[in-house]
Amino acid sequence: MNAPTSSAPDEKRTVSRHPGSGRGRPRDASRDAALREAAMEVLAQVGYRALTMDAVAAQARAGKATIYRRWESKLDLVIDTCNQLVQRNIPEPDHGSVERDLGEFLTAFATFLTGPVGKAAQALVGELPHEPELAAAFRESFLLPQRDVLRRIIERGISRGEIRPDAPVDTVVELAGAGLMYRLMLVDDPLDARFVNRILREALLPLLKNP
Amino acid sequence: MNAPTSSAPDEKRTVSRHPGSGRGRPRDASRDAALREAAMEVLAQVGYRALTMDAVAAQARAGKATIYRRWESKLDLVIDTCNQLVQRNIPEPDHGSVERDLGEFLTAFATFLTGPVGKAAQALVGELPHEPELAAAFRESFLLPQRDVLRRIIERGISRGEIRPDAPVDTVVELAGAGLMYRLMLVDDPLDARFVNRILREALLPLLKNP
Amino acid sequence: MNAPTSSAPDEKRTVSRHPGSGRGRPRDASRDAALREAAMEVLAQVGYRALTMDAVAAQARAGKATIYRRWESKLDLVIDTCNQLVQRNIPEPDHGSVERDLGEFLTAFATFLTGPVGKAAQALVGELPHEPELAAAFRESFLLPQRDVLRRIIERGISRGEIRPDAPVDTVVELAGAGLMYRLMLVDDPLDARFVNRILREALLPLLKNP
Amino acid sequence: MNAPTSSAPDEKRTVSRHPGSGRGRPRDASRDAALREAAMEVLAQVGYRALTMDAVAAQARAGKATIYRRWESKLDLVIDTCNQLVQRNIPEPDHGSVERDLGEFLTAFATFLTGPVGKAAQALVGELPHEPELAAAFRESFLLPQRDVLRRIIERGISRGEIRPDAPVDTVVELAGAGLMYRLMLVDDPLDARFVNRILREALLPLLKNP
DNA sequence: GATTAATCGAGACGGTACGTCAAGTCTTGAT
DNA sequence: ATCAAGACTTGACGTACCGTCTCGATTAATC
Repeated sequence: MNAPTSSAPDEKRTVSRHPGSGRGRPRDASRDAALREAAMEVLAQVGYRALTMDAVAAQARAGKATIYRRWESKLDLVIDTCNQLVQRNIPEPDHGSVERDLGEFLTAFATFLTGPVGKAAQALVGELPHEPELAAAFRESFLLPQRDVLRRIIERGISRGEIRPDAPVDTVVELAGAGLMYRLMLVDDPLDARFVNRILREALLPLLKNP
Repeated sequence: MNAPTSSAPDEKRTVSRHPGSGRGRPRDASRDAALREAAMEVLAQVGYRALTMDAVAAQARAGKATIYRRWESKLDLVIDTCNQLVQRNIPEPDHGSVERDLGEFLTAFATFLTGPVGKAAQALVGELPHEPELAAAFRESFLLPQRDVLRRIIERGISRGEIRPDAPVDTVVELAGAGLMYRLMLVDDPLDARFVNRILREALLPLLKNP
Repeated sequence: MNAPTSSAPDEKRTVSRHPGSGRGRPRDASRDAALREAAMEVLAQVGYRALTMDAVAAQARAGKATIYRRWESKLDLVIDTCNQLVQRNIPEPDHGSVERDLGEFLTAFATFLTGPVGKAAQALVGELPHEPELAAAFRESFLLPQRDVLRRIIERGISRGEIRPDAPVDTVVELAGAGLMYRLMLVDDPLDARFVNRILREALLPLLKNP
Repeated sequence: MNAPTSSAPDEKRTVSRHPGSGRGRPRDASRDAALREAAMEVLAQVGYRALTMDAVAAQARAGKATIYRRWESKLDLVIDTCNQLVQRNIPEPDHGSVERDLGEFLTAFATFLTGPVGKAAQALVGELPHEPELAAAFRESFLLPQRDVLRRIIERGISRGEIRPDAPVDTVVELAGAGLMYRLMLVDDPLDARFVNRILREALLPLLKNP
């Protein structure tokens, strides 16, 4: 994902410089990382609801203005922090076998979700209906990339003749994602390789291969 | 749900009386309903984040103390309100056909989720990791009943010989629930009968019936 | 003073019975004293501002309704409690000597003021401008009786020829009362016999006797 | 009054800065005046009892935190507000005549007491026994300055030979103050020039001049 | 002796203010 | 123009108290 993914206006994005001209003291780029790290720290410790800007600022030994100069709100900070982490954490295996590709990808993604990003994602779910821009960013940087990888893996299998052409690709892709998120957020059973292998063997592959 | 499912200590539960004895003015049971109704109203209007105790109290023309006498927190109020609504809102069809039973149940449940209870459920997801009692109540009164209905429908199909005995029941049940929740909370595609019919036709039934 | 001195309507006065007829359980007269005593206790301990009806009720092991059945408000309770105490606590000496009468009376009254009634009186001062009925009761039962005793002592002196007829009676009476209250409420020097004797010797008697 | 006279700890005093260092945004000194003015406004309108912090904050268009940052309590706010007003509102006439000086001073002070400061002072009387620091501040900034002016006026009269050297100065000073406060707070007769002139003519001057 | 009605302690009720805390903005001196 | 620090307004929090009302139980006078 590399399009604008956050709810913040462009002039607040981290990479861009302050407006006007190049005069004045430039932004200390190292503060960005420190602040994101502090936000992640606090988010993982107390959750989204209890995360306060003062706590993040204190954790990073920064002033609140330094945060608000970069992000418009608590939500924006959290979104951007998560996006940054999702970036390039999604591998796309291509070994010429749908079974192997799916297994490898889903296992890697499940492991990734077990970490702080998964916690953060869960923290944001409740906000989605009331924060359209957050919802857009969440879907664009969190759901779509994973969905697209799955779809491409399957489509490569079809073009190789490994998968029958009329397989219910959309449904399989959706249920794969749904199964992971359900485990991650709602059920307290573990989201581990065993689980991934089970749904792969008992659901995804049969749906793709059986007539 | 039939065990104590909420995060509130017993002496705060609506039904139970205050500890000492039967002395003093008893709680006005009609306020319980009024407060839950008000909470649901406000929850549907502004969402969980923006729901304030003041707003609920005002909506119900009650004092805040009257709320806090019954529920320990905003969370506790919302949980209990939802539990009350989930009760007996889950039908269990039994027409002698797995296809018809599943379709009927999933459609009814999807419709139910589209209402305020679904919104409330989504609002609570982010709290689950930090509120163990909420998580327990959520699973016991929200996830388990639905899961159990699905399982019983399928098992009746097996005992009738309609479904092969070695069908992956757990996986199907889990993916059915996961699919619904995924649509409800994460994706912005509608959770409607079309969707239910699609996953039924393209995933659930094939997994149950095909060898 | 024995006229209605409080702000409460007659049917709430302690002595009167409940309306209608004589049927039903009569008021327990012993609760009156218990409640007044409890009020005095709490008033002396925490002052008027911090006195709560719940505290008085708890102190007397009574219900709040039992208080409100007798007095209309916190203010009314406190007023009546004080009035009850002031009643007949003001002696009026008459030994045929203004000096001796004044000394005896002022010393006795100063001692009386040093007790709980004085504390209560001080607690009420701040309310006087905003509570006309309290102010009336306060003056009628607290200030006037004392003032009248002083005036009668002096007038007996005049009629005996002990005091010159054109003595500034009003001014002396007022300054005597003012001196006592000033010491009691505003200054932290003690309101004792030494003080009484000093103002008597250095101010009151000279003003009455010197030409 | 020039020493620390209020019940507030030093770090809350308006003038002093926050402890750590000179960093951070300094207190907006203009808010002090606005808040004191608002407090005086509300105090004059509804009295001390009914004065609420919310009302003061609303009147000054300030947040409650801004008040509590400066004063620890309602009491503390009112005390400080009054102290500020008492400052330099006590003139000290010196015309070479005790009669003229006393008359001028007492009339001016009586007029001053008739205003909001007098109301506030009365409001505080009931708190004095339970708030030692308030009592100290009250006496130091309210009673002592006035007492000292009176004493100096009389002592100048003695040194001029206008007043006999063995006049009961303490008693006269105390009764002058007592008379004013008694009228102000307890009696409902007016504290006006007529009254001042009467006690001057009938009590204070005779006590000072007559042998 | 049974009935009746107002009492009693207890405590829930609708309100209002409390004093605290957080969000997001603004202002300082210094870099 | 940036930085850390922290004061600022706004608004919700959860608690305490007021004065009223409601409960079951008690208690005397009336029937």
